[in-house]
Amino acid sequence: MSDTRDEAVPQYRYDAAMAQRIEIKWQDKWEQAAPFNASNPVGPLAAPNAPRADGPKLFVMDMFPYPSGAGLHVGHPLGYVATDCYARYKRMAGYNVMHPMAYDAFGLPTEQYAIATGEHPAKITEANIATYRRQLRRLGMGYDTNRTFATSDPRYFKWTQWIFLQIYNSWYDTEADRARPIGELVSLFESGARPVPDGRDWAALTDVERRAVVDDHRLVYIKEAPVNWCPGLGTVLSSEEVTSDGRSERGNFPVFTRTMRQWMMRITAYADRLADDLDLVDWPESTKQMQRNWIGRSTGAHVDFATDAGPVRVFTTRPDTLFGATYMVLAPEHELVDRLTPQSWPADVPEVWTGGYATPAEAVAAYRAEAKFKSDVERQADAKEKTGVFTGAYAVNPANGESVPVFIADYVLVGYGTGAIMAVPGQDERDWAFAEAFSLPVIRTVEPPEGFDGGAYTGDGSAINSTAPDGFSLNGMAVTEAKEAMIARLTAQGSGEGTVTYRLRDWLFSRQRYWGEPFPIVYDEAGMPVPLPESMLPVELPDMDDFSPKTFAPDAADTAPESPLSRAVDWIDVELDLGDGVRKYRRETNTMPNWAGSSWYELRYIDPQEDDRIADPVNERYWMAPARPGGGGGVDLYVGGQEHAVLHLLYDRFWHKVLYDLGHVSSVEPFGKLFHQGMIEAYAYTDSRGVYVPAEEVEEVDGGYVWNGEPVTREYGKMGKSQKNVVTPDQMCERYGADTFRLYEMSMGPLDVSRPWETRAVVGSQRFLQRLWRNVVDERTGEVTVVDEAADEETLRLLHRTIRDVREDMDDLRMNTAIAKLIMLNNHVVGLERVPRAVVEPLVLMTAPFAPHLAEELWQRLGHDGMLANVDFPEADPAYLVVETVTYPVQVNGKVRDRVEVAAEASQEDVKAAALALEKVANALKGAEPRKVIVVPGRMVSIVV
RNA sequence: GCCCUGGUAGUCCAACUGGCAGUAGACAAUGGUCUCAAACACCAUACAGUGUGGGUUCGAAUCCCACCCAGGGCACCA
Repeated sequence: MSDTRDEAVPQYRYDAAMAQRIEIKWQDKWEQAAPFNASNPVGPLAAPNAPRADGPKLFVMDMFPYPSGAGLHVGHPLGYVATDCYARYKRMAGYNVMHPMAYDAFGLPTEQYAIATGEHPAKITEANIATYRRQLRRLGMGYDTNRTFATSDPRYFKWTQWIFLQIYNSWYDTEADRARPIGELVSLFESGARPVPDGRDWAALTDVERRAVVDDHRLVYIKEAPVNWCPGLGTVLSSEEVTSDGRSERGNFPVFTRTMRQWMMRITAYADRLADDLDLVDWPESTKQMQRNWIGRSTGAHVDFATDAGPVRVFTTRPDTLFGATYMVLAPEHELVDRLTPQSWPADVPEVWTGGYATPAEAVAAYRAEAKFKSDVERQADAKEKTGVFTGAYAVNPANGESVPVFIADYVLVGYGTGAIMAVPGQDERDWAFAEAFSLPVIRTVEPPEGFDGGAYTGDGSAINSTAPDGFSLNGMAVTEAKEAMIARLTAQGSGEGTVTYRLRDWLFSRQRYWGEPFPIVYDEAGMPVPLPESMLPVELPDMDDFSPKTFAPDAADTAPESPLSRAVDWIDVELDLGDGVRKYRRETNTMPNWAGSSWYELRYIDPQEDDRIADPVNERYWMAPARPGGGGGVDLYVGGQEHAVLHLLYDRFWHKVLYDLGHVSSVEPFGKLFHQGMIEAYAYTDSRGVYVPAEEVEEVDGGYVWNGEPVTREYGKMGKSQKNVVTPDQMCERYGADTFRLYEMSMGPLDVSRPWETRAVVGSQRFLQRLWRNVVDERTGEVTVVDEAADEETLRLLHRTIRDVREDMDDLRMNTAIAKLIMLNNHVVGLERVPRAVVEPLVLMTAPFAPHLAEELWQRLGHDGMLANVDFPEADPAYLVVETVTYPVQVNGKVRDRVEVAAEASQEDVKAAALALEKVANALKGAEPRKVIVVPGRMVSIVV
């Protein structure tokens, strides 16, 4: 059987085996010659004689991978293939393209895998990276060989720690609206130019007190605050790492709110700039929207309500409704609750208010206990039923001097605004529901439209019932106007002011895990943090046998984290000379979150061999310069999944802005243009028991699906081992070759669209490459069949139109349409009796970004030396693009009746005359006089009767 | 509930600022060539009026309004 096959398949056919041979050959050559390395303006990576060194710069980047143990499936490299095609195209088109790849090696995924297998994370990381490198090489990726690293390399994380110190050693000057070195703050305190927050005299403070004041201003600080505690992972998490249903983004474990001392980064200082500067970047609108939502800026007012325990400040977006505030609500955890709560209930308090408790203190304690043990999910499930309890205290509404009761209720969140609200049941649905449950009065201050019979009215309308005893009145004003008037009055009275609040919280930055960057921080004998000097970086992890975090039952809310590093006793206690002699210190045992290493890696690509700074400023300015005037600068194209829309992209922007303020980088934004590739998903099949069966072996019969003769049910979703539907790039390379695989992924559809994987469709891309091969090489003899005679006019026109269109499509990342046009040109060439070199050579060059190995091979067989990486991409000759005649479709009353060919430069009148002269048009008109004739130049003629 | 995206042949997708819906492309289907036969390869053929309803226009897949469906984000955020 194998004999007949060998005879039947021509020896020089471009099949999988041939593709293998060609691909390995060129991958070896590329590795040796490194033709994809970009030239820096200065430093060790400067290569002024490189072919593209003088071209315009282009920085193309992918979201780098976590090297997981499972390796890649066909969905993972979609974005990588796209940027490789784009980078190869742009390099050929004359750009100095930097397209590097690195590995995000620290963090939970690697560590979880290490714990599961018992192997050291460093070892696992190394092995996994080797697997990824091999797989990516096999796909023909043309990465810059000089610019690769793992975030867990000491040579890399030295700079992660350095950046931490930069942030630690700065404070946010709200006047100047930028970060400044902490030393400048100290000078301001010393000179008295800036008062100490609690009014004391700087000179009178002890050293420890001074340090405490300064530490409170740093952009990284330690704070006792409510945090997200995830017992299942054994660590605390940032708010971005917790899903809306109160679980960890990684591992899906429950998360509980507990008050703990943790490191925080003051990202909230940058809330406005992070929101506003989104206008400077070329990003998908949906991603910008997600970031804006996450930052959650809302404008309104702070209003102070006087109480016996001092003023209670609330935040409201509706200061215009203040006259309708009939009660107040504080979050159960609000710090003033204890001081407000009196010894006993006031007279005549209804039973629903007290919850039946004998004293306010008891009622408050009971309610707090109840609220504390409610998970976020329960809290949300109960959202419709308002619960709460009266504190026994009253406050004064500053608008009209009325006394209003103060409640605590869990529908007010301690973390948002001031943790206290003025309740206006007439204009707020939540307040309405609470007022109903507790029989509280309602005063409408906005007139609802006629016929309105609902509860709270939240729309626009004229203010009513809004007159103060002193005659001040909002009555008759529209909402916007009333807001302004009320803010002006509050400001004048000193009982409030206009303000802005944010949903964004400070970034919880410490993790109780092993596999992360150690903090470059030690504690002195006073127990206060001391930053290590740059000369002591990097701080490396101690080698440990047991690196697992202490984890707990996922629902063990009342537990506390314990860092693995706290067990490394020899490592923790150190004697150092930090400038005042050798002293004893204790190391910080928390590590940084896995987002740390990925929050600045774009900068390291610029100058990865620079050991004295993150990058030479000359190189940094070169690569991060804006692609267009007025832009925020940064990477010219960044491709990655939308799942990082908030997390990584927000953190990276934050660090970048701090580095910008401190003068370490020149661009305002890290990523000028962002693109999200779609997801490749796949069908999976389950049998009657609901057990997955191998997707590969399922057959389609009469519209149904069958496996081993049994009917199975089809579902659609992610590729995964457990769904038994994983297809790997390695399998595709074996069955078709890397070029076919790349081409297929790029031709499936637009890059940003998610689509199902269909292995049987891959053959279409292989057929195209086979036809291209046959246009150059004789399948039976292996001889090159291309001729040196001139191409005919029609072929040349098609060629140059294709060149023009392919360039346009590639510039816009529309690989799928570019490939379709290449197929069209190739099919045309198939139809020619002899294949002219002048046509097939540009075709090979245009195919090179997608099928680089095949293109190199054909290029060589066509008699060229050297590699394609820096060969000029074809340019369209305008002479072949001019159109001499135009065929106009002619519509009569919207229906196409005929076509007429007219010279391209014909006047509208001539076109009109030609159209009206057509016989079919005359028939359609049936002698009627056209009412109107519309000629759209170059497009069509429309006749209306 | 609010905010984004997106709905075009059996499937994945084309159609530039409204202008001939497919000589954009691919898969699958059907017929054929090659073969003793099959696979590979090659050639050819069909197949939708653009989620639904309305509107603007000489003309709508494209613009506007309402609704339906799918995917994503946020959600007691004051």
